[in-house]
Amino acid sequence: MARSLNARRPATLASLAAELGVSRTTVSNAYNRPDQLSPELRRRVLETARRLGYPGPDPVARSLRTRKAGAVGLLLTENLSYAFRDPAAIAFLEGLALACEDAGTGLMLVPASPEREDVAAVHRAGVDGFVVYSVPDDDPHLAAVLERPVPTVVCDQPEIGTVDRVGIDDRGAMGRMARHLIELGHRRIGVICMRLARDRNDSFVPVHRQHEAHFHVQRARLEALATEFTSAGVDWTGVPVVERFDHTIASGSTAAAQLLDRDPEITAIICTSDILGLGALAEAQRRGLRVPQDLTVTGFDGIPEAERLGLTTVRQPVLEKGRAAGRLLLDTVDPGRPRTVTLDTELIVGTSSGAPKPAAQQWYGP
Amino acid sequence: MARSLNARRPATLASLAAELGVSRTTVSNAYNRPDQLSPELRRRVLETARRLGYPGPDPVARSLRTRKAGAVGLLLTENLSYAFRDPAAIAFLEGLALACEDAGTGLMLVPASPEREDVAAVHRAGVDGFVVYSVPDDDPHLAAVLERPVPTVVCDQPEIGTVDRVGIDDRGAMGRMARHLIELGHRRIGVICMRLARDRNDSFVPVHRQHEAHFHVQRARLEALATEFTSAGVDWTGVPVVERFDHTIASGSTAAAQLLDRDPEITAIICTSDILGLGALAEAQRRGLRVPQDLTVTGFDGIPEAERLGLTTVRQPVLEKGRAAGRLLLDTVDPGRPRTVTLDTELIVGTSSGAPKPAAQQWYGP
DNA sequence: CTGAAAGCGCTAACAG
DNA sequence: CTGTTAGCGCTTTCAG
Repeated sequence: MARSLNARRPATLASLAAELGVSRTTVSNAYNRPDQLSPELRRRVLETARRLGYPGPDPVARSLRTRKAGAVGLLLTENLSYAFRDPAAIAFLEGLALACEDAGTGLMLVPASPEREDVAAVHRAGVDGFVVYSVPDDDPHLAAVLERPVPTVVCDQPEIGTVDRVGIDDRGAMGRMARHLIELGHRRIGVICMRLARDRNDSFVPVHRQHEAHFHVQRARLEALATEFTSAGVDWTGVPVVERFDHTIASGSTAAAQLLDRDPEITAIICTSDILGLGALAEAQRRGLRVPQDLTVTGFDGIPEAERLGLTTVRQPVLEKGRAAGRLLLDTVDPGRPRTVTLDTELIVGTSSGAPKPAAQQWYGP
Repeated sequence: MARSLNARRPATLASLAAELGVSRTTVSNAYNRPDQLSPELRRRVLETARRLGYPGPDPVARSLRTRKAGAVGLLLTENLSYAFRDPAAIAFLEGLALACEDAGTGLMLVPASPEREDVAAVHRAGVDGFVVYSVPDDDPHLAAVLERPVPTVVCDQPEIGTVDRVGIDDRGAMGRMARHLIELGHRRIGVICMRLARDRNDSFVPVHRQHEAHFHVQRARLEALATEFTSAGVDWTGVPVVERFDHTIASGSTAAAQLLDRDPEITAIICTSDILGLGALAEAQRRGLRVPQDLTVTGFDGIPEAERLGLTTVRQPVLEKGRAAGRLLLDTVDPGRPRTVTLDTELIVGTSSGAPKPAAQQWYGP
């Protein structure tokens, strides 16, 4: 029967127009420009739509026509399970989501795990722009994003001359941390850092790997430490640096263990993130080391739990980073020269850092 | 100049084909069906593409043609700022994101705050289906989703006969909690629940509002409490129930204060979420009430922080809910009758619940 | 292995 | 206020 044939294919704007005996424009206007037709006609259109089960203009067809997808893509290269367990990453996501919400724009998480080389998802994403959060400079997904003819903003890493960026002064911030520890008297230290490249190396990091790190943020932080401690007379090549691929508290613990096993004499463990710092703290406790009397531990990020535990750290405005990234992307008017937003950080001296036992400083002395 | 005109409009599949002197099909095949043309020709196509700056097939045009967007939409009605601060919501998101990642599908957060009545974002979303997480039964965004001709799965609430659903047995779970407290001897209790409707009512909840609650989950939990305590001889109409619109720890604290001010004699505060429970715990501490000696506090969800603090609660597999919702949506083959996944919960008796002071139970007596 | 034809469903000028 | 005209950029039978 005709009826069943009719009901078969869902109604389209054209079929609705035909049914009503008006043009497609009119139907389109009924949805998109209510002021362009009489209220009465509009009512009739909408009612007929309901009767025919027409769900309104197809979003994809509309996007094709208007060249606007109404969404931005987010590329996170961290494994999702780690990303959603890291308060800093979540706060970033929140900030970005807020910026999108303000603009009435969707936020699409693009499936791109570090393992999967499959870049197709980036090509398939119907978005008006991308935010890239902290990926290695040789990430294939990033390369795919950059090929797409849409605006992009990178948060933290890598630094790319041609696209907008938001980040912090990692070198400066870690430099201040280093000076804080140097002033306290620490000279024999160990470092725990996050993944430095796409290959897994859960072990000590030779100096050349530090310099060749594909994660600019980690590289900058390590270099800041190297610079400051070298100035303080420490031989950086002798400083043990341990790397962890997975960004978890457990990783921080095992890394701390590796460090303390190698050199039980270290007086401070500097971590490039709070998550790792939390792990180091746990390992110290497990070994019965008092913090900070026996061991100083520091982090980076300023996540609530770290601050609650008194971890000395660098607080960075993570939520603001997300929001700034979103704004930058959504404000893109003229593709002038790339903009950079650098947000401020703050050294938070908690209770996890203090003078090392043997080397009492003047102001701690008797 | 012709060249600049050429460079003006970005290359398309058609222009590439013209340049190469082959048909559009061939170019399309070079991207989508490599086995359909000679490797040599394919190489030539791809190289010319690079030279012309052709970024590959436009995803939106492709979606229109293939009728696949390669993404699912997520509708959260909680304000994003609250959603991203609630560990349970985050875990749900993680589970869903994992399911999407497994399927190589994008996950689009659709901007839909409870305040904004603007349903357009739902209409604009180019997605193959929707996951709806815990929204009121009269949510306009939900209505908009249901009008769209795509599969939908609802998590937790509301219960809709026509779409897939994943949830838990809220009534049963809260019933067990109630019996636990009744066995301990609690008869004079107070309750703190989440938002019951779209309007803000940060105050006591009359019984009729409990029954008319637009959030099925809250309604079920309250009804389970009412049933069990009534069976235990408690007059439910006399039990103070306080509602909070915002789902925050601070809300839990002020709600607990409201309860304790009204009736300082209550021996237990039952919260319908851990976040609220954490707030109640904080308020108890602020007042110098010992938990559980002076006051029993319970939660619901089983978020890590609650378990760490020993909050008696119902643990539900939140991440699994997200994953199940994603799977359900992505597995949709035949639109048979709606499926329901009900996940198990577990009563976790922590250190925040104990017998009330005056009414020593036999096994706690001398 | 390659090409021609036929739209997917919609919106945006621009006339009337 | 309404209709006509022209595609947006792509995939997909179906012949050759």
